[in-house]
Amino acid sequence: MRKITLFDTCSDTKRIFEPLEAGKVSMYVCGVTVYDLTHIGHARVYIVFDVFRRFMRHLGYEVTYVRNHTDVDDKIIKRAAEKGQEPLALAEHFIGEFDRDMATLGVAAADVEPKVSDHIAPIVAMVETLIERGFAYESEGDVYFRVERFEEYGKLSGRKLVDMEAGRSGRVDDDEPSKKEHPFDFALWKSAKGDELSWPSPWGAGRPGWHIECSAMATQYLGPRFDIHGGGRDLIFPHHENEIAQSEAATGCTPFSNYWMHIGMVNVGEVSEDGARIERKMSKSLGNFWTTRDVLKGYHAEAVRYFMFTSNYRNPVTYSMENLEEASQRVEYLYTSLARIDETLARAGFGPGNPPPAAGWAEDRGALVEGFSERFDAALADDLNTCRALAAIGELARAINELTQSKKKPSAEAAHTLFAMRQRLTAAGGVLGILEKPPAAALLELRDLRVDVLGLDAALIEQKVADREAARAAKDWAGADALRDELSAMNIEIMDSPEGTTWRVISN
RNA sequence: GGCGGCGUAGCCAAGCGGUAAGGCAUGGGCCUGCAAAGCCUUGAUCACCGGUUCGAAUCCGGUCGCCGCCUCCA
Repeated sequence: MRKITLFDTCSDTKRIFEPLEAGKVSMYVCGVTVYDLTHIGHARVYIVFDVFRRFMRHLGYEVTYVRNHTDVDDKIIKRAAEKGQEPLALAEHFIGEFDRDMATLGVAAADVEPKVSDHIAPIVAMVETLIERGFAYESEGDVYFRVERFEEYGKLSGRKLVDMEAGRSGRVDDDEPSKKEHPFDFALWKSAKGDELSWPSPWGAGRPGWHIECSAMATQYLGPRFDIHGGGRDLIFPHHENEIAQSEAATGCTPFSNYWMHIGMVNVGEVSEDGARIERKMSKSLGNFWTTRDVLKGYHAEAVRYFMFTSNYRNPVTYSMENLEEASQRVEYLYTSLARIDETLARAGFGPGNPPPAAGWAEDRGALVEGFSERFDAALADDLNTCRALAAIGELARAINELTQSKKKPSAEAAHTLFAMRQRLTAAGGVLGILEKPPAAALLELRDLRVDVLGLDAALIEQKVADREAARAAKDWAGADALRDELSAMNIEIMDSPEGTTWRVISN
């Protein structure tokens, strides 16, 4: 089985991935707090891990993927109160919305998707263990983790408690008298105020703190130690740091997770007050977010996925219409390449389900075709280098388009080569979760989406295209060109070919 | 204030010590009734300064700029 390397946040190095159990991968990825729709920053994280899972399965690993839903949380309670709803009902609603968005994006469900509200007992048990072991203490109905007791606290984020204390002066409110022994102690259990959502516990009615849920659920489904833990970069501290502390303190097993993968933020370009162009992280609190749903109204899901692959998953990316548009055009290009194979093969009576007989490689393309899969796999095996994988795909597509320049019946070698290229390209696409649809259908989806966005009248366009074809048949070039100008004004571009005229929507 | 990251052609972006992937845009060409699509072709010494090395975009030190985390965050 191919070895891969992963950049591990905890050791701050790229390491060869060695699973705890040969051939198997156990991974836990933090889900979202379900109090609102997901935005494109969330989408990035789940798309990346979706590709990671697809790739590992492609290599032959057996993957167990756990991704939670945080359905008990202050923000959910607050939002529910504003809306006059039950918190868990509100959460359930947004879990449904999350699932819908992910399904549209082609992100498959995780193998286990635990919810906090279903795991109160194991959470309480873990908190009790932490108290027994001296790593936690009760204080007025709350329970806190004693960070100073955990010697390795800070090992993930590379911070030291003393540094953090030094740096926090003036930046954190110290107004209220603390119930905590140390300012960085964090809540494992929070006592309920009034009649808000709560569960009984040895410390009175309350609910879990933010971090303990992941420790309890990851441990329950994957054991005290597992291979990979992931999430957005912004979870490194304090969330994942605290998870490590709680989990390792409670189970006594180290390390909690062997590898930590963190996905870079999605930024949004903005203009600051003094007119400078800046970039900032997309987030709910800054109010500068694009919901996944809104983005998908304007761009095809595969374009969104492609966009996520154009930069290293660890680096920040800038969300912009230009970037999405470019990604969209690349997806269209790739599907067009596949469609051209189908058209060319069809001329010789072959097709996806009717392969041409084996023959030699056309025009010295053997090395490219045979080397493609290796290049593609090697790229992804190198810490999921999707950029390099995309470069390989682009070069294969260009070769496809060279071979399909001719509108004649393909030679036996060309047919065989194109068929092989098609197989390689769609196989690679399957790993990335793109190019899996019949090309003609996908191209129509891409086109219809744009027709929709621009509010165009497809029937009218078809009519004008037909009129133009008639004019061309009559060699009325002036009339044909006039119609093309009319279409062009509507952002419609037409392509004449031996098979007839097709059209596409361009954006500007 | 503390910790971390980034700065590569007009733009996006790989690169992890051996002489700069890929994409978009631009100019030229092929194809086309003319176009479009597609194909061919066209361009960088890697923020700046200094150092290590036979050799650095890649390592070390410093400067400048940008970003993230330190509070809820994917």
